[in-house]
Amino acid sequence: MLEKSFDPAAAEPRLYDGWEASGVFKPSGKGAPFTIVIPPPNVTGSLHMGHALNNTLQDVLCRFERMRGRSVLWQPGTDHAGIATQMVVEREMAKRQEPRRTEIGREKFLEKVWAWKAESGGAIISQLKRLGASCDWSRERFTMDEGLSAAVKKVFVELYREGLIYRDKRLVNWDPKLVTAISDLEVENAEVSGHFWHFKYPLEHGETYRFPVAHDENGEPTEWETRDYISIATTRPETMLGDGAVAVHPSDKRYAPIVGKRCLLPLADRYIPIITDEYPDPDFGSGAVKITGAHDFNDYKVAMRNDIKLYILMDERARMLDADYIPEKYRGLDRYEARKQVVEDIDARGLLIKVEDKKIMQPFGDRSNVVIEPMLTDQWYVDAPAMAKKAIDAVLDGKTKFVPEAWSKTYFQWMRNIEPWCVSRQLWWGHQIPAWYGPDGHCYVAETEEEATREAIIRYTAEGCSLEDINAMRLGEGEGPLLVRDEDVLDTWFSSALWPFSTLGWPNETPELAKHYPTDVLVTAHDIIFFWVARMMMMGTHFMKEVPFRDVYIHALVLDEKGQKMSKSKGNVIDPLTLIDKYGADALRFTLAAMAAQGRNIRLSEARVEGYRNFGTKLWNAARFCEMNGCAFDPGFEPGAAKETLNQWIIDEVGRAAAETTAALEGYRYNDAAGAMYKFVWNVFCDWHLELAKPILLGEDGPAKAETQKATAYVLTQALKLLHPFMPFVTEELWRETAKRKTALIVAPWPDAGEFPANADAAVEINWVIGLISAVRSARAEMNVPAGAKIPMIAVAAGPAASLRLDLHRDLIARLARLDAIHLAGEAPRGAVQIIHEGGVFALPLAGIIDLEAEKARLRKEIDKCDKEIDGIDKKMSNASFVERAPIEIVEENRERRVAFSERREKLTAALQQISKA
RNA sequence: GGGCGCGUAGCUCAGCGGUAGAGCACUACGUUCACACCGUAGGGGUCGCAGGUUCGAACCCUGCCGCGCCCACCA
Repeated sequence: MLEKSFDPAAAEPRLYDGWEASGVFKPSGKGAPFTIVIPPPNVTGSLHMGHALNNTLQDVLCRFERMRGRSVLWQPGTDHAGIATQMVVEREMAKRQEPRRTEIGREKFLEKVWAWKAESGGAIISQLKRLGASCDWSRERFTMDEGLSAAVKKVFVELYREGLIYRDKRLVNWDPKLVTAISDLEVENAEVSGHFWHFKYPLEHGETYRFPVAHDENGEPTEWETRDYISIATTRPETMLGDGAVAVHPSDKRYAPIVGKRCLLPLADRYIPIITDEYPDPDFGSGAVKITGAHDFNDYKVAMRNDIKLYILMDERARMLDADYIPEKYRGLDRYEARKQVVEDIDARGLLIKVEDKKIMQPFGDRSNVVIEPMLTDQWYVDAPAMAKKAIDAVLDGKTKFVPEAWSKTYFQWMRNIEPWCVSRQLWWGHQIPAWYGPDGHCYVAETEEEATREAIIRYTAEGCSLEDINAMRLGEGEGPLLVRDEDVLDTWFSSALWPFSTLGWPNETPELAKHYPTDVLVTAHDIIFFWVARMMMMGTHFMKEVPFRDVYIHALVLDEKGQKMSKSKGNVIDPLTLIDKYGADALRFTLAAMAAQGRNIRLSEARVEGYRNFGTKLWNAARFCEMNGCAFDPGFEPGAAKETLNQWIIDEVGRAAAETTAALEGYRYNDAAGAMYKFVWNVFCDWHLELAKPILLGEDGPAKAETQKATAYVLTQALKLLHPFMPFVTEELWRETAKRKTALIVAPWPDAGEFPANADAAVEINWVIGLISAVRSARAEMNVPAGAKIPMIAVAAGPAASLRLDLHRDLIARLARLDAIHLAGEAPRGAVQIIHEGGVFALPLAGIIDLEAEKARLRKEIDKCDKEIDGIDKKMSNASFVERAPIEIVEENRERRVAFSERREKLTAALQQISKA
């Protein structure tokens, strides 16, 4: 006996453990492989709504394909998340007042991180299990485990040898808080209120020029003033100490007299040239730009073009350097302290023209939230522009498809404008770059230190060094290593980029790699297209010579109630586990699947989760009803052999639902699939089939009852299968409880389209019955007939088809419309409510009970409705070009509707006349 | 400055060329033997605005208004 309701808290863990223990999460069978690699969550992570959505969608696909007989591998794992994890561990150390990481050193610190990972890392894995994720956990990987680290090294070395990775000194985004370089993608630009300071840079030798200060309508100068300075404007005054020039546009006549001359850089007391370059916009500010090549990306380019000297101003924490070109009083100051001081000093010298308030775009580190400083440093770069070519072509050629397709635009836009990817990070937690430096600074890139050393020895030997000479160069009195390893680690996304093949065993030629690469689909959110999708495409097409996935399904972002992006740093994450506790995993999953079609945002409403929890309960109760009424699943039941119209109809209906669900899932239309099943189970199976079946099931034993029991059980079984990808727990439990089965539902075969014989005649007949019942109910309610009252119905001048149907389904019509008798008659009795339904007029003799005026009003309202429809159709049909140009089916359809409505109208009018006589 | 997207029932959103939909909320009725996490019936929308294309537009095109997101070096 089924319990009164489903208890998710008790059943879910039990069912999940059962699945996992039985090995059904592992790929098996002879079917074609179906593969998804999970977007690896951070080890520091805990399940948020985004994960819940992302993994629900993947699990739906995996369960669907597994039931369809594919050999499914959902490859799970976690990401080491360099910066995030290092920050977490450092924060914990600080909380415990332990020595800082720089004090204990790299090795000890890394031990601590690994210990942290072993203890608290990967909590998200058990959370994914609570969601029901059917990953093959026996294959779980971590981006820093042995195999994946080997892949990283190999990739780095090969790309280096191909010239696609190189070391370069250039301006990079520097995070002064985390003390590391970061990539362009990790910089978030935000508008803040700032200031625009206007300074005078005096000309050398007290030189003067005439500067126009007023113009006529033709833009010709009309007034001049004599200036002995050039006016520049800046939002970052502290950087003036590193100016190497002042630039003006070559066409800017105002400054033509002083181009090529020099001006004094105040405070620094250096003279810098006034040059021309295309970069300055004459209409902006004063038209003259100070050029700080070492601390501004634009200025850097100008400096490179014009051979302007670069002055590095700050150290790795953005404090002013102890350099001879920086006046002593500024040295050691933080950049903001220096700014204040510079402004003060300029003002004191009478060189401050004005200060404007101004909104400025400032770059922030996405992790540290601190203003990024452009810094001139040595870093490692991936030649992304070169590697992007194949990745772009793969999408152009349709080898990888974005779903929805529109996202490929975003992909192309980014890929076609891609910049070199800075992959080195000045962190400790991560893959240390496999590069070593010799005593002379020469760089050797190899997978091992031995190999690098060998290369070095060969090189020094070739240069004429003897073994003794070489040994003498070794550290530690000639006993230690010859080379020193690069301290930096790689960007976390570097290892993530290899995920689709590194997890399958690459660089080894494993059977899994052969079978499961390329993967079928990547399921992810759009905010990760650049970070991850694009880079996997580059690495995959390069190393595997094949795309990493056929499809990329991009789903919406889950936002918080206010429409804000959820993030740990904002502290606005909603815990899906709370919802699972409250409503069960099935309810949450169904909600997310049903909302998957939404645009770019999903704002989760708890009411919706509650509604779908109710849906699960509805299903449960339907199964209980079946159980109570002897609807036992019979494996020998032949749906095609059903004789009862009701059974033929419901089999036809479940067939439609199956076809719709299957087609929707094949097209990643999760909401349509979920919606189709919701409607079928609730509005067709429960609302009508079970109700219509009651008279039979509660009636006398006989062939009709026996068949209905089996057919009902059969349809319920199909529904359980079709719902399983969305609601795995409750369906599996019902599957198990309602019959003895050889296999679990999770591996039961997906309903095949050919399984359900369509039956148009049965559909017409039952839909007629449903229509009649609905019409009677509606009339009763409108006439305020008490819900409990049973009344007779008289079929007036029913045609042969209607008479037959009435006769066949007398019991169930009577039951559902709450009638105590159904008679046939030539005409309606006086004062009766008359229902116009296809095939006849059905009268409810309520004389004396009903309000005649109300009935007249009801009929008039119906007539009005018909008139409106008829008018609309007539308007169309009288339009010659409609009849001429619209497709025949449409015209025909309108003709038919016109006939149906006018017939209905006639009967309604007759009914109105009849009642008016009374 | 470029690019993308969104404005449909009170709320959250589907639909995207031929009869306006769902969930929740709302109203009335209902202790009918699966289910009140329920049933029955019902109310509620000039589909942001204005043009255009079309026999026909919520749906396609153009412009405008209002939101949102992404990318970008205006010092």
